Amino acid sequence: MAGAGITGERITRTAAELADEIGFDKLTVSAVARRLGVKDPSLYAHIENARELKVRVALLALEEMADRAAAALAGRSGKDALVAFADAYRDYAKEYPGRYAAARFELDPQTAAGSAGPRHSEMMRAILRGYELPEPDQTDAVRFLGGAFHGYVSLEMAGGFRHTPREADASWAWTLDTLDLALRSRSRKPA
Amino acid sequence: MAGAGITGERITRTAAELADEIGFDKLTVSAVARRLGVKDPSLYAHIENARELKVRVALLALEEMADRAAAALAGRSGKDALVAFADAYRDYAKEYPGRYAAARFELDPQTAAGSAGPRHSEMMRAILRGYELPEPDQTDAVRFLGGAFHGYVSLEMAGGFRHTPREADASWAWTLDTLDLALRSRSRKPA
DNA sequence: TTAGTTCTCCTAATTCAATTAGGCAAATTC
DNA sequence: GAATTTGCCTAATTGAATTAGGAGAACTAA
Repeated sequence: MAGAGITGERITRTAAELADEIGFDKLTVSAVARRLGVKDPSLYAHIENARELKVRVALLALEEMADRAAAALAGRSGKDALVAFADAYRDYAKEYPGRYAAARFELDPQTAAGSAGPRHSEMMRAILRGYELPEPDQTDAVRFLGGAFHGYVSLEMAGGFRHTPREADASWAWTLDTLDLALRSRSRKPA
Repeated sequence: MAGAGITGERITRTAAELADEIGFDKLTVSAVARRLGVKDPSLYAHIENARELKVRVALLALEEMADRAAAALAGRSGKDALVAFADAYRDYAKEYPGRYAAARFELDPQTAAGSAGPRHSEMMRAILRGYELPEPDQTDAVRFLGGAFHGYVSLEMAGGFRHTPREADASWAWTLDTLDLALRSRSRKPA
């Protein structure tokens, strides 16, 4: 075994850092190789192709996001849990924009099923359980919430809020309040 | 003027069609040239570079989306307007996935300001006016709604809903009901 | 109508990313 | 220590982006 221990692990980590620096869409096998100080072809001993590089970063991101969500949720319930979960989500996106973008990379169903994605949405379901929604609404609410979080963060990161003076943080808080309000008004139980 | 009338107009239209067929991220100068039956360099007489090609498609998409939204809104108000606007948005994304993706392409502030994007969000503001939200909430609500629409559609198109049997249409309807409910509960005026 | 100008598209060539084939030397195995 | 494996390299191909420069047709002005 000659050379400077290139491993799948190191490749993934380097790719993730690179993605955060230059953007997930600009992530390339060559760039990763350069940063690792090896030639491009050397990486093909560890990865199938450029797509796999991206998939790996995506899986890492999903894992990290689920971990953070789990940590944020510990010991919380109700609106408290909702806000903690949402903040963990948004903070991750801001801290690791490249990985966040990676998390939205289209995985084939197999891979997606084995990723931490389901774990993440399971946590969202748990939060929603606290709102005691009537049966068929559960799934709708998961989609709604998922969309609202992703959509807001995605617009914010794309710079869509820079034109208006209002702080993005304030709007985020308002959004979470409103989501909580909406869910409570859908609840079987009254306030 | 020799040759088969290549114009910026035709290039843009061809690029948009191609994007819908193969995906915006796979849109390339070469592919457009091939489809137009000319050599790659020929396009550079009409476009600056590959990025401009994408920007053009993005601008076209924003224009079309705003037009559709305007048409959908005609003569409507309140929840009716909200739903019509949202449906126009979602339908466009389903009909022209490549262009929809293009509409999310990051434009520089200058270009963004001159695009139909502001017109689109102005319409959203108009809808919200019907809900008579207290002053500072207006902006928050625009961001909230924009995020919710984009997020839902984006997750749906990415196939995120295929795992669960529940119809995406049903969840969409639920989402719109809930958004309306949430906005009304934020209103100055009671129901 | 013709010489000059201007378009519009082309060929040739460069650079960079992705990827394959095949080689060589260090590390490991027995 | 010979055989094998492992880890990275060089060489080479393909495809996309982009630049430089050319040739022909159409337009223009005399």
